[in-house]
Amino acid sequence: MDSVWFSKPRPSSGQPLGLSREAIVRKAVEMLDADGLQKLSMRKLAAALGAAPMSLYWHVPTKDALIELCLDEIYGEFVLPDPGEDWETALRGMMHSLRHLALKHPWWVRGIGEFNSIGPNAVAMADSMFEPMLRAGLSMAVAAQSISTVSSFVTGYALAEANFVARGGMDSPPPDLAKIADMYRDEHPNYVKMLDEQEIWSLEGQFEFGLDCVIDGIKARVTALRS
Amino acid sequence: MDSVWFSKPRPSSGQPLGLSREAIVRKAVEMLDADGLQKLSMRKLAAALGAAPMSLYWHVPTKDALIELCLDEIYGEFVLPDPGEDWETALRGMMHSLRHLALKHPWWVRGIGEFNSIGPNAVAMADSMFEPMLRAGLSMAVAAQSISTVSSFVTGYALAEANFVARGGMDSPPPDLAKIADMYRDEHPNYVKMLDEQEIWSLEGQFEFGLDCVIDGIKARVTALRS
DNA sequence: CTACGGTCTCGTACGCTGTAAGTTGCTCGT
DNA sequence: ACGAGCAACTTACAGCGTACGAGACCGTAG
Repeated sequence: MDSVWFSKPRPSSGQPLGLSREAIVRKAVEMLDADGLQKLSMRKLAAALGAAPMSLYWHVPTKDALIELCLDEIYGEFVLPDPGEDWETALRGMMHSLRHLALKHPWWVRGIGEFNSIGPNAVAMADSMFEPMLRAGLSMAVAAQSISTVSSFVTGYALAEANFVARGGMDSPPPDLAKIADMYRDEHPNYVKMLDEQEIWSLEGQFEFGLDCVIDGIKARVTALRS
Repeated sequence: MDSVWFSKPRPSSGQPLGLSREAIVRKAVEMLDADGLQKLSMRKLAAALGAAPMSLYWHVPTKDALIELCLDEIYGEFVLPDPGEDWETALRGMMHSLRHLALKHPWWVRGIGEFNSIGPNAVAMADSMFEPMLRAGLSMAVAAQSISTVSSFVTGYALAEANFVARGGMDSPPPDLAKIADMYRDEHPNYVKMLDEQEIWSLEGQFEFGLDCVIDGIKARVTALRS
């Protein structure tokens, strides 16, 4: 992990420069959004940029590093909370922003499963989450636990959601719900009943329900611990 | 998705049978636990079983299908709640069981990110989650939302945790926290403060904190909706 | 003007992957 | 004895990440 973040490429001095780390990352994010994590290859990325495969390796040390860069790139879309907001609305807003990110870039949640995020934008996001909590007088530990709790929920929800909608980068067709239902109707009626009804729930509504639950639970603890 | 679950291999009749779907899945789970998802290859698995690579394909249609089978295999370790328990303790117990699974098989959370889980054990687990909630008189929709909320938290937490402890299958050394801290000390002091303190928190404690939050939030809504 | 060192791009090649296709031998029912 | 079907193997192919080294271009020093 002498990672990308420690040694940026020295500022260039003169050359034609048809390629650049920024351009590569931008195109990579675009292709990731379109086709998902599995389908991205250095060769295809290079082709999309009109370059030879190995040319990318001057600007980016490795494919994994490139994906870390892409992750940090999209963390740049995270909208920071307004400075004056109370911790609850700030937290709620940030979680909505995170979910927006997850929906726009379905590969995000799979990426964070495989790489640590310690790029500047990721760190700025993390830092900004602490600010409203600490300003409200919480201890570092309680703030961290609260943040860990809500963002765990959001990422977990994004992970589940990515398997039902927006199957980007997956080549298999969606599972045949009717067939599954028939298969398990006798043994697991609850599950089948859920399959039959699930189409009517709004995923948006489910997310709000969960987020409300989590934030309420945190609020109760937070007010108890502060008094 | 004419998936593995729809067409099992016909029961064999006679032959030597040094290989079998069960043996392959068992060994695959073992290797996944040891080395993680990325490091598993059909060739290495076959070698570990003393067979030729292509021999596996008689018992398993594809590598993705094999991983689905492995996922379902470990769902078999999920311990179902006692039939008489109230929904809250049942739910809490199941989430602990799920977390136990996540810690024992770090590749699990990455696997569910890429494959739907509709095998018999996965479905049995899902079904068993509904039972205590419905028995408590909740509507299907509320039960489903509640379950979705807690398990999102648990999987999200497992995803985050997998990046800090148990870096199975990752070849990069853990990031140098001191270096990162130095890098961001001026710009993001909250983040750095968190890095400095985080070693003293128990991950177990963080999980309990979050789980309590989520379940409390659900409890409030559930009792309100039932009255 | 030449020579050089740094910056960038590219061509070739290696070892790895999943798996399609075809071959072989085994055991069985007839 | 013989075909059928099951199970394992061999070969081969297309694609992957990327190590290595050869060039192309540049600003500058001699």
